[in-house]
Amino acid sequence: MSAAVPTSCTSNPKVPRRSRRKEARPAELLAAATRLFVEKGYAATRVEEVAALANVSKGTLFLYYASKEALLKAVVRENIAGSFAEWQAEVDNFTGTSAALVRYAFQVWQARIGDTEAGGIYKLLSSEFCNFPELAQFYFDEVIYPGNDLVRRILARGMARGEFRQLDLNAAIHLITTPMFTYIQWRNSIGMTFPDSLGISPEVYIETQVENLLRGLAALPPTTVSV
Amino acid sequence: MSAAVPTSCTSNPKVPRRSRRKEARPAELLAAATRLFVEKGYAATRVEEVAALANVSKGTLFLYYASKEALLKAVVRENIAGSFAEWQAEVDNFTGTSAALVRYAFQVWQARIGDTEAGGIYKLLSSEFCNFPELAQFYFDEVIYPGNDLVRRILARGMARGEFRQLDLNAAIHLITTPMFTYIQWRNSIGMTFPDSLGISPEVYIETQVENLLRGLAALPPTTVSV
Amino acid sequence: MSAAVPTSCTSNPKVPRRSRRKEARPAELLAAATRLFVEKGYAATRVEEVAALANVSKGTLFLYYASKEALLKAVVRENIAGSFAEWQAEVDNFTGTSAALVRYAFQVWQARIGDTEAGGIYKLLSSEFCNFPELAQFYFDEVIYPGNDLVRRILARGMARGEFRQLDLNAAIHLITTPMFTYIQWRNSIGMTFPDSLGISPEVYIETQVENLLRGLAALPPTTVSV
Amino acid sequence: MSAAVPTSCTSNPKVPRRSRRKEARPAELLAAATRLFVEKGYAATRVEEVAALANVSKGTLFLYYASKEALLKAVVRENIAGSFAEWQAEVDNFTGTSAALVRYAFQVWQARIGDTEAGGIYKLLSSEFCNFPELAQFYFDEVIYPGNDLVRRILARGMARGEFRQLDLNAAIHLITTPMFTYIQWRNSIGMTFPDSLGISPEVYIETQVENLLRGLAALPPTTVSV
DNA sequence: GATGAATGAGTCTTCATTCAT
DNA sequence: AATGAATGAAGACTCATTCAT
Repeated sequence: MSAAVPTSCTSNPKVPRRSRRKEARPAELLAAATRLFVEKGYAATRVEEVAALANVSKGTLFLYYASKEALLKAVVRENIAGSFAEWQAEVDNFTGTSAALVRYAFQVWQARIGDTEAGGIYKLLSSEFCNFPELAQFYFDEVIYPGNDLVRRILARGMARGEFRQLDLNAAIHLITTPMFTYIQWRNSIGMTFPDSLGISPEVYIETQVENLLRGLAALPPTTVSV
Repeated sequence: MSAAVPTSCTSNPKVPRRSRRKEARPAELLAAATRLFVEKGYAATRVEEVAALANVSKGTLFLYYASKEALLKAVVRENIAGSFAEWQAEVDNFTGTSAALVRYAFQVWQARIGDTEAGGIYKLLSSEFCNFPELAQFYFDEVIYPGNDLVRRILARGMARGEFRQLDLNAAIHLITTPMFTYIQWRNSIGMTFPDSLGISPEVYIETQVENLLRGLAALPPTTVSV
Repeated sequence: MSAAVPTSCTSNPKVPRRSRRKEARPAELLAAATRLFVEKGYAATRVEEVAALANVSKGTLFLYYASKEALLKAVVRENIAGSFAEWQAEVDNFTGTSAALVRYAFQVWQARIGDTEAGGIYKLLSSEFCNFPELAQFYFDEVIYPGNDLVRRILARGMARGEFRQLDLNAAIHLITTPMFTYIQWRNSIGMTFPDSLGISPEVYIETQVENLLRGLAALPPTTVSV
Repeated sequence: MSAAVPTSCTSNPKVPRRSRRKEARPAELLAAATRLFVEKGYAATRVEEVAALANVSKGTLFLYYASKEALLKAVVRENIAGSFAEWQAEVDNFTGTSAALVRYAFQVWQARIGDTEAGGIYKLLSSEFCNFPELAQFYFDEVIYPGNDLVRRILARGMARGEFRQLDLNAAIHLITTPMFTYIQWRNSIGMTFPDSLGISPEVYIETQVENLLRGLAALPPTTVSV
């Protein structure tokens, strides 16, 4: 699921032709569509390209998805991975420090979202929010707001335990999500064209962000920092 | 600074038609194109829409820009606001604390980039890096890399003066730029459709980010924070 | 040989629509294009007209030819009928008088070129040499120069056998080709609009030209004609 | 009036800007239009090019000619040089041999038509007969048919004087006109792009054609040529 | 079900023509 | 009269979608 990041824009299909069970068709089409929509954008992707990448004919695509827009919606729906409930349980049951919880959250997020097609969806949608407002609404309801709740819970835990300084939660959630969004954005756009443009490895990027984040979040020691 | 920007996606032209102002045309067209390209994306924007928003006919647009792609390039070139040289002088001549310099840098950035069309360009290009690699290269050379140099200079100053902890500059620049990128992204996509989706005001968002950033950057006091 | 050619300029399609014959398409399109390009000229012919005459939609045309210009090139390439090699053999093996050979050459030329689409191509190109110089070069290399060589061979034979008077071959080839070019030109332009404008039948035209040509070419009898 | 034949297709205007009396405008526009229409064809010539070559603005052209088609008609009308009446007198008063008369006719024709814009008109129209049938009719009535009458008169004289063999005049006129048409055609199309494609000089071409023509026309000497 | 040839509405672009200056 | 900016109808070309096989 964590597809290797292609360095080129034009995707090269190398799957052997005509060797699939038909049940796999929709999934293959979805994978192809996700990749191309994220890479090139919705409007710039031709359905024929999607079909070709999925090793089926153009007509077959329309057998499974009524229209290009329906395909986009399926792509988004497919990748929301409604796992927020279980993640919430993980947060509630976590026994380590809140700093460790934040680090763990970034790890899980990177594995399940950041380095995943699911991350690409965010990048894709952020270009299309204006063109597909209902889809935007759906995405917010299913992904962004539940995600924010999770983050809020983590921060509240840290503040309740005296590990994090007192913060307005509505503002503080963005401290966690901001590096995530920028990472996704970089990974699915600039990073594809200029893999070295970050100057450092993705791991170091995340580590640096989390480190500074936690330093900033830390409850103040007796001797304060002059800001 | 340019044509007034309505908040909706579909723009309503109300300026009187048929006013001959050859000099004004390119700027008007550029403003219209910038707005629509940023809002809807390059491919989803029809040249006729751009012309209509600029209160001219389709043909007139082609009088000033040879093609839709040429218009895109002009939009990008127009908005790179090559002011990095003077900004660098400001940084070099700054006399306050490095924390104050960072705060000042965010203020200037927000006024000149983050809250202007120039910010939209980044959002636009981040969707199109793959489709226009030469343009991406140009943007990196003219904007991203010079911007990074500026940030590097700020951080180096703070470290040299003992105000910031010792950091790898290549990694640390992203501590500054990450909130900027996310802000731009939000402001030019989700923020247009769901202005309240941030939960807080843009000012509070920036303030919160900068506050935590500076706390994280601060040279450690005698008593260290346990991380 | 191809689609029936009506005599009017605006063509009336009556073949049943929507018959799937992938193999037949290119030939049908080519026939339609040849006819319209010759009749109306390249620029004055709309691709939609070509498609309509071939009983397909506009889009179908582009399925087989990448652009209008590609269609023109295909039209030219299609009709060069590279039969010069076999014609040369015929000339070399001819056993009759050289006058008979000339008469025979005109017959063959009229049947294979003069009265066919191939002739129209010359008329078409003669209007477009300036607009498509590469195509002109191609046509010269493939048609005009090989054709001239053939004519040169015929004349050389007549002179070698003492049947024709001594002539500069470079000049004399035009004695043969001049009536051919004028015939083609007439047949594909004025002759379409004013079929009676010649005043005589095409057969008589050719016959008269050949008759006078041969009289002029004939080796002088003892008693010379005063000129 | 006998403009030098340009070797390139894109005409290079070198007339000093803005230095004309306004009475000359129509003539300059006509000259420019003639040249471009002949070179590139009617449809492929843009009115702006014509205006530029005539050193006036696009708008000015429409001050003198109501439309592009009106310009074409003016070009044709302008160049018919209704001198057939005086030419007819010349023929009737000619005192030399009929062969000399034919030679003289070719000379005059070449100077007044063949090497002149007037010749280009024929080439132009031969591409447009189908698109402008009324113009074709006009041209036939004013040029072709009167020209044919003149030729007929020359041939009749030769036959009446026993210099030319007995011929059907309707067929025989084409013996004279055929080299003329081919010459014009070559000069205004292929000859512009490939000036050397004739292999010989235009003078030699004409001389060769006339020489052979006259040999063919000659009344048979006692000893006949076996054909 | 799968195909891919065919379609035609939609988009970019051109250019003859208009008209305010 | 002359200009050239502006127009918009028309033409080349694309591509989502259909449908006969």
